[in-house]
Amino acid sequence: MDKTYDPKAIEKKWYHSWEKQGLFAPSGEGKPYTIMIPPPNVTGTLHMGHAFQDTIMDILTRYHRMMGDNTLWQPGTDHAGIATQMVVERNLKAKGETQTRHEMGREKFVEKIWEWKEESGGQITQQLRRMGASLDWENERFTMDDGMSAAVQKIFIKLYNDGLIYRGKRLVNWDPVLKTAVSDIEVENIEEQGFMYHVRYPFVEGEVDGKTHMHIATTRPETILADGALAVHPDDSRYDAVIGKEVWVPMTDRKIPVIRDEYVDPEFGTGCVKITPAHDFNDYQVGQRHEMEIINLFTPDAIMNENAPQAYQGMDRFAARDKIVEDLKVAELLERIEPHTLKRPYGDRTGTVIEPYLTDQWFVKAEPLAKPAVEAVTSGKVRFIPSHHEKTYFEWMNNIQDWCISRQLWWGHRIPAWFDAEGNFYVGESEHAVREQNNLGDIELTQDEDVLDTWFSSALWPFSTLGWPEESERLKAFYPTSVLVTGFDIIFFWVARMVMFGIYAMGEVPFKDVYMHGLVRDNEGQKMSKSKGNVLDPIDIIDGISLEDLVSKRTSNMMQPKLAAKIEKATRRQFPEGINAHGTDALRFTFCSLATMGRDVVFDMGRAEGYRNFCNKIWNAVRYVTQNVEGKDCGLTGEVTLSVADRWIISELQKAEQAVHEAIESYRFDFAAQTIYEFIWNEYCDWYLELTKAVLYGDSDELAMRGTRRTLVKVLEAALRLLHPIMPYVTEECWQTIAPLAGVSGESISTSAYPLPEVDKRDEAAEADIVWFKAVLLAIRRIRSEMNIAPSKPLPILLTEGSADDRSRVEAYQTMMIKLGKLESFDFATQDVPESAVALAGDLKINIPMKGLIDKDAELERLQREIDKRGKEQGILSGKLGNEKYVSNAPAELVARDQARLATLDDEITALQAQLTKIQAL
RNA sequence: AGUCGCGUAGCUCAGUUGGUUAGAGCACCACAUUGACAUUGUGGGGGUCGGUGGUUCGAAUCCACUCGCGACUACCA
Repeated sequence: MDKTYDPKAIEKKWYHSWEKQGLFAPSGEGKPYTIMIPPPNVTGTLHMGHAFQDTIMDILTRYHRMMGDNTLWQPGTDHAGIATQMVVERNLKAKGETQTRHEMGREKFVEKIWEWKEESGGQITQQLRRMGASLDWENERFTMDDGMSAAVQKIFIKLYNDGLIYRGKRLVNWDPVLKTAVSDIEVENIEEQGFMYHVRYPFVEGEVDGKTHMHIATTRPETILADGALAVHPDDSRYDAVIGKEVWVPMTDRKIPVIRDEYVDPEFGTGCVKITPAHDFNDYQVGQRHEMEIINLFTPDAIMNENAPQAYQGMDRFAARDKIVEDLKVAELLERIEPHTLKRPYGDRTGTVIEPYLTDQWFVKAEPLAKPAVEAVTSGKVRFIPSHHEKTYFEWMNNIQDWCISRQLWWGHRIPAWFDAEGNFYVGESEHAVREQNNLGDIELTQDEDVLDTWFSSALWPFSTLGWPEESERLKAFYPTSVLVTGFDIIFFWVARMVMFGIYAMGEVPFKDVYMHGLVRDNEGQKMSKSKGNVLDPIDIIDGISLEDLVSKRTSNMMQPKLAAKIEKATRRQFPEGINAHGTDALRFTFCSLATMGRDVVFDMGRAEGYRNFCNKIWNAVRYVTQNVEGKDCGLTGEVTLSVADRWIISELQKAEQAVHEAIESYRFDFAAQTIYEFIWNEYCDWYLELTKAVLYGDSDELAMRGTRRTLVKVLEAALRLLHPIMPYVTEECWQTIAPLAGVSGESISTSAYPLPEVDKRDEAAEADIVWFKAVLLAIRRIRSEMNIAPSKPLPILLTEGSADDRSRVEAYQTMMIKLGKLESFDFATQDVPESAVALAGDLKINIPMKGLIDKDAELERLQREIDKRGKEQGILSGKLGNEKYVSNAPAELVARDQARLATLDDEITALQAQLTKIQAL
C-alpha cells in the first residue's frame, strides 16, 4: 500500500466494478426501500446542489442496502421543456445555423433537440457516477421515453374525463420572449425602483362636481389605452357625484364609465383606479364582474397591435410607455411622475418581464386534488423533515390556483386533444381513437400544437418510472416510495403536485417522508451563480483544478462580460493555488457533516480538506493494521485473551454503531459523520492503536497478542462498514485488504452487512478503566508540555494518594503507561516524595521529580493556574449548593453530583495549595 | 404587510425534554518528529451564546419585546 491516500487511483476502478457486478440493483429480498432521484435536466451538468442531494440519497440507499432491505434508488432524467429548448436554440445559433427555429419547423427542430440530448445527455449521469451514486442504472428513465409519455397521456385523459382538466380563455402569465404561457410559480416578483404616473381623465360632460377630470395613478401608463373603466370603492362618498359619469380615455376617442367595485382600496392614493381587464389580473376580475369589453393591446411578443391607436402600433411595450408619457405631457394630462418601488414579474427562465395575456390554455382544476393532498400531510401519511416546511405546503395548498399546464413550445409531451374546423376539441389517446369515440367520420382533425408543462410529467415520476399504467412488479414492490430528498425551493413545483397526482392516480401517497435540505452556498453565504462567478463544480473539488483553468471556467460564456475582471480578481484572491484534489469521499463527507436540519449549507473548503485528511488517516490505520497482522495468527479461531484496551475499543464500537443507526434513521447525517469521525480518529487511532503497540512490540504472551491482533482487525473491519455509506470508495479499497484478515468474505463492502450494535459487547468496566487511564496520561502530558520537558525525554514518576482502585490500575496498566507516557520508571510511593511537578487525576497525585528538570517560576505559575481554574468552578458550585431552593428543587442526583464534585475540588485545591507552598519554600 | 428560518470561538457548524466548567473541524500559538500517517503528534489560547426584559433553584435552550440577515407568500392602482 502507498504511504498516502490517493483518491484518483481507486475511485474509477471501484465504481466501474460495482456497476459491472450489478450491485446497485434491488436485491429482491427484504422489505422495500425506495428513493426516486429528482430527475436532473437531461442536458444539464452536475452542480453543488445535486452533489449534496445525491450524497444524502446515496447514504440512505447504501445504508438500507447494507441493512438487507430490497433497496431501489431510481435513476432518470427530465426533458426540462423550456430550459432545453432554449439551450438548443442558442447552440444552433452558435454553431452557425442561420435558420431560426420557426424557419426550421417543428419537426426538424425537435429532431435537433433529440440529437442534442443524445450528444450531451450522458454527462450528468456520468457525473453522478463520479459521486459514487449507487443508482439502479439498468432501469434508468427519461421523462420523454415511450413509457413515460404513455403515463402522461393516460393521466391527462383521466383528469379530463373526470372534469379536472379544462380548456379556457383566461388571463395567464405570458413570456413574450418564449411566446408561451407559464404557471404562476414560474414567475419571480422582483422589487425594483420605478415610477408612478399620475394621469388625468377628462370628464366627457366637461365638468362634474366642480372638477374637470378624474385623477388616477398607474405604474403602467401604456395600458391606459385598453382601459375599460375607472373604479372607486362603493362606500367612498367622495365620489358619489361622479358614479356613472363618463371620462375620456387619454390619447383615444373612447369613453369609459366611473364605476363602483369592492376591489378598490379607498385609502390608497386618490381612491380611484383605472381598470384594464386585459392587462392585469385583478382588473380582469373586476372586468368580468362588470361585463367590460376586454381590449388586448399586445401581440404575442408584446408589440402594440391593431387595437392600439395608430400612432402606437408596432411599438415595443417599453417604447410605447415612453411615447404615451410624452403625449400625456403634451396634452397636459400628466399631473406628475413620482419615484415608486414596485414588484415586477419576471420569467424565471428568460428573465423578461411577464405580461398578463388573454389566451386559450389548458388548466388543471387544482382544488379537488389539493384537498386529499392536504389531508395526507395533516394525517401524517406524509411527513416533512424538518416539519416546519408543512406550513409552506399548507399555505399554498389551501390557496391553490388552477394550474395552467399548456405551453406554446415544441419540446415536451404533446397535448392529446384534436380540433375540428369549427374549433371543437376531442381528448383521447390518438386521432384514430377520438374519431371512433366521437363518431367523427373523416372530418379534418388537427392535434393541439401545445405541449404540457414539464412539471406535469414530473408529478407522475414516483409511479411512471415504475411502469405505471402497467401493473408491473416493480410498481407493486416499490410504490409508495420511502423518502423524497429535495430542496424546499420546489415544494410547489414538484412535491405538492406529486402528492396530488400520486393520490389521484394510485390512491396512495407517493412517499412517506420528505427530507428537505437547504441550498448550497459559497463560503460567503452567497447563492452560487454563473453571473456572480462564484460557482464551484463538484468535480473540480474531487479532481482539483488549477487557478488558470478555474478563472477561465468562471469567466467564459458570460452574459455580462463586464463582470469578468471582477470575478477573476475574486477567484485569484480566494484560490491563489487553485483547488486541490480532495476526492469524492472527502466531498461526500463534507456534505454529510454539513447536512443539518433546516439550514442552508455554506460550503467550507477547509472542512473538505480536513476530511481528505481523514481519508488519509484511515488509509494509514489500515497500513498499520496490515503490517502488524498480515501473516500472523489473528486469533480468528481458538483461544485469545482480550486486554482492557481491546475490550474498551470493542465497547466503544458498539456505542458508535448505535449512535450512527439512530442518526441515519432520524436524518441527522451530521451526527452520523461526527460519530464515525470521532470513533476512528480520536478513539481507534489516537488511543487504541497506540495502546496496541505496548502489546505487539512488547513481550506479551501469545494469547494476548492474538487477542489484540484480532481486535485490531475486527474493529477496523466493522468501522469501515459503518463508514461505507458516507465514504464508499476509500472504505471499499481498504475493506478489500482488511476483510480477509478479519475472516470476513464477500465481493464488496457495499453488499456486506451493516454493523449492528451488540449489547453484550458493551464493557463498562473497561470503559471506566480507559477513562482513568486517559486522565492519568493527559495529566502527565500536560505537565510535560507546560514545563517544556521534551516529549521524548523519559521521565521518572511517583504516584501518591491514590485509592485502592488506583493502585490496582497502576499495577495492571503500567506497561502501557510507560510506553504512552514515555516514562522511565514508575512507582507507587508511600514515603515522602521529593519536590515535584504535580498533576491530579481524580484522587491520584502524579509527581514528577523536578530537580534539574524544570524552573521554579514556571511551575508556580502552572500551579496557580490550576488552582484558579478550580477555584472558579468551586465558587460557582458552592453558590449553587448554598442556594436552598436549588438543593430542595433540583433532582437529588444532580445535587449529589455537585456535592461530590465540590468535595473533589476542595481536596484538589488543598493539595495544589500545599504543593504551591512547598515549591515556594524551595 | 403576513409567514417561516437564522444570529453560539477569527471562519464553517453542533448543542435532543431547561441541569457538570457551552463543543467539533479549520485557522492561530508553542513544542515535537527515524517506526501507520507532516494529509502527523502533543499541549495551549480564544466565546458576557445578537440585545433587553421575564419565567425558573437554574436559560444558548422557554416566553415577550427588540436589532440584524435571509427566504417565501400576497398586495401595491
